[in-house]
Amino acid sequence: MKKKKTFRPTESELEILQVLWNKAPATVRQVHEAMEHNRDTGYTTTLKTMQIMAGKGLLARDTRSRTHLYTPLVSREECQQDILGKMMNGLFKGSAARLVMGALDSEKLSGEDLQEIRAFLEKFDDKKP
Amino acid sequence: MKKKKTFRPTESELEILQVLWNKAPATVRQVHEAMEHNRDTGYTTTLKTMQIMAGKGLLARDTRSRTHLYTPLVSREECQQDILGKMMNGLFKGSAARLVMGALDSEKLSGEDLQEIRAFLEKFDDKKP
DNA sequence: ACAGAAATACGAAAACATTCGTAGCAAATA
DNA sequence: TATTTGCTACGAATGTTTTCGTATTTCTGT
Repeated sequence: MKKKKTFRPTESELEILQVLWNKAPATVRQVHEAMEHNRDTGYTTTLKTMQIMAGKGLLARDTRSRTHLYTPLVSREECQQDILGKMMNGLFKGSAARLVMGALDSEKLSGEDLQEIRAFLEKFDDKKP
Repeated sequence: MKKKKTFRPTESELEILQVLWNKAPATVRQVHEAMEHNRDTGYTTTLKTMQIMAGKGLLARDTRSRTHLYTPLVSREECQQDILGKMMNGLFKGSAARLVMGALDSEKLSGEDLQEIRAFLEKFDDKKP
């Protein structure tokens, strides 16, 4: 049986993944500069964190040139599912409806968003008419 | 101007809140017993955590009788909004649709759930026709 | 070639979060 | 009353995450 690995990036690991999901591969400096506006930590902090992530298997690292290049090994989707699942079992205790409505409530939705969601709901309708 | 407090219960604090949201006020023992099935920690651990939470302003505590009674000071909704907001700005980068669909995907939805969500969507339609 | 800038490696401090042991009371009970 | 039971208080060990300082190496420009 296959061991299901559970990806649980920590808070700051997640911030780094955000950057890398947007544009990978990237150097430590690129990642660090992309985050500098929001957070206030030194370069070596980012470096160390990314090294740790590589150790954990969260990032791949290309060390061929002196300036290493990092690429995420986990997809945004994997993490989303993982964290969502946790929330469903915890905060939202299985009530997807409540989570969904909370999400709807907390953000201004574009017409596109609504369209997508509605289309998605229809697929559910088809399955259980 | 009012300082917007951000509620960020930790993992185990959240478990305790789950219990208290269900039925408050409650004693440490009640909370502990409600959680015993899932977790495997001692009574004093629960006690200590709840004391810390009271210190942080997450719980109110009635010490009139020897056996203290605890009540949550943050609502489930507040926490949900807080965490959801964080996810929107982070993991889901403003795409509520993706978050919602992820949630829908990860759970089997009852017909009721679907009804609720659809009704909710209609309210949004009314607002932005 | 040399000084300075820029990169990695690494250990360890600092900050949290979690857990439990033990002490000290108060209440119930034998 | 003496014992046991159940509660709070509190300090301290453990574990994890975050942060940074310092050493070392490589590259760059003069």
